Amino acid sequence: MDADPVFKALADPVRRALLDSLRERGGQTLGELCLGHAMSRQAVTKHLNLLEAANLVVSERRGRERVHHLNPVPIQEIADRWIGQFQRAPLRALADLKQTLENPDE
Amino acid sequence: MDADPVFKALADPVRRALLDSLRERGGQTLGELCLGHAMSRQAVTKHLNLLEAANLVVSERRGRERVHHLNPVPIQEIADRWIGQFQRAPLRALADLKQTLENPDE
DNA sequence: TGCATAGGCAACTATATGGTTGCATATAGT
DNA sequence: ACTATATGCAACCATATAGTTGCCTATGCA
Repeated sequence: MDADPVFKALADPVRRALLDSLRERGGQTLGELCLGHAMSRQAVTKHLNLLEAANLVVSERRGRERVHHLNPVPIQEIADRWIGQFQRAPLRALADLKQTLENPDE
Repeated sequence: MDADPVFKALADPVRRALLDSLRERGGQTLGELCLGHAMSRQAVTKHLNLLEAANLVVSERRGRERVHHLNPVPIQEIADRWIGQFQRAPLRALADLKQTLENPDE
């Protein structure tokens, strides 16, 4: 997996809101996802394209509509492989910092 | 906490590499952090400034050097408050998707 | 004092990003 | 067939981002 497109996709609040919306209710069409966002349909399309490129969203054409679903797998992978390392690190890192602040001469 | 600067800071591979480096070894100076990155010291400084703005890195002046430490708290908060929701969602989301694919007429 | 080293600041450039508008295409329904 | 709806595509624009270079400041050390 290339994590970079996932991180990039998560960097925008509009895209995170779209993921939130799809997490709450899967199968929404483009038009439905546009509601509640003060921007053009085409802008939302671009965001969805980035989310699909990151494999965070899958979509399928259903008649004249396009139906979208969340794919939580990349977020899980990021949490497991990348963020997990930092969750295990805090005690070590904070201990380093504490020692540094208490012993400025080392 | 405003999560947006944290997501933005995590969006760049150089900054993630800097966090990795600080996770492995805390207390590195700017010069040390520049090694292994094919870019100018000033570019690295800018990345570190963004990481500090997101509160992912703390630094302190030590003589003529600046010493940097990882602060894992914001990453933990993101993992707990935001990614956790998606980790709990997959079964639901995948079930939605499965139903949709199997019953295209609904 | 003098010099080398570590870092800070500011201006500038190129590209990426997020948004718009206009128009085209495809499907649903009467 | 005809019209309205849902989406796709492409050009365009403004700003943000990531990098550079040049120069200045501060500290360590002989």
